[in-house]
Amino acid sequence: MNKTYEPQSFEKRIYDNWLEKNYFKPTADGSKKPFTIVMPPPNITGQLHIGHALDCTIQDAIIRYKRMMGFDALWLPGTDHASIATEVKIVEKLAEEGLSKEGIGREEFLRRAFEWKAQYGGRIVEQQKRLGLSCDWSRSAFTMDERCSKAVREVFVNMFNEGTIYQGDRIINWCPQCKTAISDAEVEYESSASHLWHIRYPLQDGSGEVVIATTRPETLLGDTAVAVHPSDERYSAMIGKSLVLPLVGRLIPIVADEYVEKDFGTGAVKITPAHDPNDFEVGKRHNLPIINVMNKDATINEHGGVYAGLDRYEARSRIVDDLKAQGFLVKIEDHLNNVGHCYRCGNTIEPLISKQWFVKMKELAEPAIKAVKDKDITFIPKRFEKSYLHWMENTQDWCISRQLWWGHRIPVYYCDECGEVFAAKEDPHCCPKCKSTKLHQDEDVLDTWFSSALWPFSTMGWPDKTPDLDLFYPTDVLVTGYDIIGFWVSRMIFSGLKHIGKKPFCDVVIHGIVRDEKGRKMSKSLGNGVDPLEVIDSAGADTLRISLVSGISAGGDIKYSSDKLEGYRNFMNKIWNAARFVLMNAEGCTPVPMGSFNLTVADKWILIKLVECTKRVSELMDKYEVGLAATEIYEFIWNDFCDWYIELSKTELYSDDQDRRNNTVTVLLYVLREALKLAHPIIPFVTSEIYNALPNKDAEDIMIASFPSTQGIVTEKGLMELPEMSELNKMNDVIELIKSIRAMRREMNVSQSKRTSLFVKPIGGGDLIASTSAYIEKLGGGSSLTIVDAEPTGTNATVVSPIAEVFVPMRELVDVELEIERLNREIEVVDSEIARAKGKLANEGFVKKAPPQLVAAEQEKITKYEEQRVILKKSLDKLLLND
RNA sequence: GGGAGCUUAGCUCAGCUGGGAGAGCAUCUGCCUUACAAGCAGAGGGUCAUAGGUUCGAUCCCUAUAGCUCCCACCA
Repeated sequence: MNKTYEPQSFEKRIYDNWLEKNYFKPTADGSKKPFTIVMPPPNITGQLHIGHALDCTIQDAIIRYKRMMGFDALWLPGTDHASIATEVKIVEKLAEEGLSKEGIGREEFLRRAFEWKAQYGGRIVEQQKRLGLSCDWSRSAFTMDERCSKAVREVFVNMFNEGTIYQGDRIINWCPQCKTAISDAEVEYESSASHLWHIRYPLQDGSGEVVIATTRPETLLGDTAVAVHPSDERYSAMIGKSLVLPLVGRLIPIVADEYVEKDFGTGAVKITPAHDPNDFEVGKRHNLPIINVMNKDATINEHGGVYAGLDRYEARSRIVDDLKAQGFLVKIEDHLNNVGHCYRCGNTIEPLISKQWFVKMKELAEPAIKAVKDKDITFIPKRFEKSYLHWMENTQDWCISRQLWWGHRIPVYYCDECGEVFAAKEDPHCCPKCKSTKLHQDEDVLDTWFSSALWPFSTMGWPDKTPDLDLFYPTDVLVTGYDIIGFWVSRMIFSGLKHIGKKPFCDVVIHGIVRDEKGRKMSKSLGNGVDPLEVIDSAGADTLRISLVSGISAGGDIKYSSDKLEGYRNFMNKIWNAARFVLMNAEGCTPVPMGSFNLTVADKWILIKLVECTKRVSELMDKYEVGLAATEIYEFIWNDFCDWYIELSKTELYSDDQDRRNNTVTVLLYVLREALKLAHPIIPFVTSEIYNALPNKDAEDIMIASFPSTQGIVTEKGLMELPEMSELNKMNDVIELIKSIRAMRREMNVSQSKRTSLFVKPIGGGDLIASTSAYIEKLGGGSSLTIVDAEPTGTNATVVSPIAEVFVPMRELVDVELEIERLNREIEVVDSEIARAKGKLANEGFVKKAPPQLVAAEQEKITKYEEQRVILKKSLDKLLLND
């Protein structure tokens, strides 16, 4: 083995081997209990970014764990056509060639889009493979492939026919740049400094005027009323009267509506039903005419009179100028305004009235709310349930049509002869009503989330009855970020319930987003993004995986830093070298069956630690707490196995007794192998590479090996019972003793390389010290170790622990004064402990009400520390006397 | 405006159902000890945001306050 961890030398080879062996495919024969995850499909436009890497690592860790636990694990991958996002990119690319979408036409545009998909769509998959993902690539789906498209049409037509999908005039969010409607969820609001223009609207009868306040004077052109609050005394006499619309001259009524807030502005609101969602509602209530004054590119249309053709902002300034010139402008106030922007291109959204397709949400939402309230679907962590419910309970009808070309074209047809409007699952040849062949299809495509909503079952072949659907649906867990609970999670839930009659998944694991070291979101514009591929190239996929996942608990954001990455790279190196040590020492030895020899105190200790760690890791993995599991594994491997067990094992390995060497190598190999399995779901490559080099492999490959048992030690003959828990404490006591000796040496300024005689006087039975004396000597810096029943003559430095007193002759050390100081400090510590325990016991309430074992424990502490105090004091007195 | 969450060592964060504050990184000191200097050993460092309350006992439970973050709504 190389001296250092060099992931570049093996990751690709290992992954190719997994692929070749078909390990990622479930048997799908019903012989094992299935466990299923469908992957949130990344956009085909995309490169793998750090957020995917996090999302995918969590899923891969879960699926690998479940596979090792004996489930028939299916992780179904795929990609999303990402309607608007992709279309924007293709349009950009056309522009580079001096072409436009309209110029080349729909057919050519789509041809190019698919070509683009063929060229770049696979890129992200290759990147995912470098991360080590164990998806079943043979089942890979694409939202616009035949399978998924069939599901989309099935759903659309069914919902159309039952009236759940309808067409209507609504105020929608129009992006004048992308030239499409976008859903409410796709609008991002941003606060920006603006003005509040106060404008005078004279009464027709000349009896006065109403001053309104608006942030958008240009929409005045489309005003069809002014609204005031019904109980607003300032205006009550004017309700029903007509106003003359400035600049335009149109007569518009004053209406009373609760929507108006008396305290804002002047208490009077201009109503523009075609350009504001609230005004639209007011307009409906009062039967107001709707005058659209804007074109799709946000210029003023022919209803805008002299302003026709102007861009909306030019129109604004012209109108303000004209109002001012004609004396209608009362004043301009500064005002902080929330303006909606397109999430895709950032352009200011224009609320426009337009004919769009909608999904009625109320009936769909109800069962979806119930499923979560009834705990049929669980969110992890739980708090995101509230987020979901809030979304679902307040959801408006979903605008699903987009004025784009890249996507599922709406399967609605219009008969040019009889005007029939119908939806069809197969492209129709003639009108079902009049049989005319003069048909045209709706120009729009569906919101990209429409197909995403069907993902858990469209990928499995629905609406056909397929074996996959029977076996793997509902899926077990969905893993995704909190940012798309509303966009995606909620829609999958109601879609699954509606179309299949079954929930799409049982658990939803929500993770946070990856931020930079300053806590900012990673974004292209900030240029603070981290390219996962670069990290893989330099530090390895395992390092990236574990540093993303480590130490995060469910739902929390993660701060990514190069320090963290380096720390985990070091951990990989640590594992690598531990394995190197074990394998090197195994060479001259013959492993024997576990259970066929007597275990040392250290052996028992590490084996108990292993099983305890396995229990915690299993529990955490069962709760999908991959991050906390990673921490447990890290601590076990580094602190317990490397820092202690390997060091302890050296006393055995360097002995002359071949049996002892064989036994120790057996335990080393066993613990190493099981630790690799524990870690494998998170760091698959390095664990696999080492596993393949082990002489005690128990499976063809680690990824199909069984996860370590929480029951005990698995031997060739079956389960070996664990040693008593008290064995764990024995070694822990010895470790504490060794640490005390080291600390004393350090405080006494004993050089690391100087070894001294150790005289150990056991407290209580001497068996433990006798059986561990070699450890104490080696790790406690001893040149020799003598077990004594009394302190040796002469002056000594003294270490006291619950299991022994240790004496080091002062002549072998340097400084008596230092030892006196040290002993005084020790006594202080012991005294404060005694005082603390006594204080507790002096508290009547504590003695009366606290659990008895706690009270007893305090009493024992006093006894223990008082014993120690006696010994320390004696040592101190002796030194002082000799002085 | 409505909702959720956060505030613990210099930094990044753990801390399960109340019973003596933890890790990693960073810092300091000493070590090239035959797996690993990408390492080993030791050490320092915290009024657990603030103020009350419940309790024998509060980082943990309750109330209020402050600061920060996110989501939803979109007030013309």
